[in-house]
Amino acid sequence: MAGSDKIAKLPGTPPGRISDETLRQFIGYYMKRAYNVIQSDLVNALKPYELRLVTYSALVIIHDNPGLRQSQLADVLAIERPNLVVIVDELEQRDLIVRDRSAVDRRAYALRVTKAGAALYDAATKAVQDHEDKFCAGMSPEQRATVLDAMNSIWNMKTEASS
Amino acid sequence: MAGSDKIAKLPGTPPGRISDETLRQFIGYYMKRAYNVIQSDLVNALKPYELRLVTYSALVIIHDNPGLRQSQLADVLAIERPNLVVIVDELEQRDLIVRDRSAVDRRAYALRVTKAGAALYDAATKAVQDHEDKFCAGMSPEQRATVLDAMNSIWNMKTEASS
DNA sequence: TATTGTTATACTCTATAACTATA
DNA sequence: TATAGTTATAGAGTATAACAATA
Repeated sequence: MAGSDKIAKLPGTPPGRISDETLRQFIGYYMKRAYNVIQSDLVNALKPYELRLVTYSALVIIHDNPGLRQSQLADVLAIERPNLVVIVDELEQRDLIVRDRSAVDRRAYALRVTKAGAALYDAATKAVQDHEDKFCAGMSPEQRATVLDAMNSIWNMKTEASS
Repeated sequence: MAGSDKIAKLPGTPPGRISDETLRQFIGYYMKRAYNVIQSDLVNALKPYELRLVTYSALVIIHDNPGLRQSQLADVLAIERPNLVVIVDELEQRDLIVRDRSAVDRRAYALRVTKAGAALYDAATKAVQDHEDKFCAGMSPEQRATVLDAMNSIWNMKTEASS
């Protein structure tokens, strides 16, 4: 399963094929490679809509949580508040979202998608669904569930792992 | 399984909990979250050895492939040649590797680990193994194999996915 | 005094062009 | 002419400090 690469280690000369047998012991290595493939395909899937991963994620979260604040959006996206400003700027300038002043706290904005934003959300999410289906096509429902469980259990270790 | 978060959508006020139900449709979302957890824990595991992910990976590849060229190392690590230079510089300055001139091509270097590099490879790889065991502890061998298969099949779609 | 959004800034990572020395 | 390693540099992505308005 791992370390099956044939390499010719002629002393003093570079091998023809580079072995990664040590790294292949680690599931994290396989996850990184797989995630890179998914991510670059996702970037391509979103390109027609002129959305990056962050801008799509932001649009989705605003769509699903109308009226949320920028600080809440930054928390969910796990990015710093200063860096979110330009992302929200971009979506606002494209008239995909609006920054309403919050009725209850005049410091904060209440973020909402516009009609155009909702339409782009629908179209882009369909494209992302197609992208997903492509990668899940070879997986049985049981396999998919097992992978999902594993990913979730790893995610749930996040607090204790930082000890 | 997904979208089970309770949120209170009071019109005009921010919800208490932010929903990510749309994103939870996608296995890529779970993979990203899980990989982030693994990566940040791995960074911590390597910190005592003053190794970053790239410097550790470089050390490992050089260890497993003595005599390889920098361009080969850059290919395996999937980083550009100019960016590899500083990484190799760092390992060389710490006397973990040496840059021998290739006997067959005097333009190229033949990279090898020193004794100190081999020792650090052993120690760091043990730490990475412990880090891995922590995340795989909850998985049965069957689950682990399923996850590995899934990651590999996704990885194998990398060429066709870029069409 | 604390928080929301903002600006400015710095630091890392990554990507490209151009140079040198070899081939 | 092409390639290996290098330099310089530019562009993303990410992180912190400090400010004005508001709580």
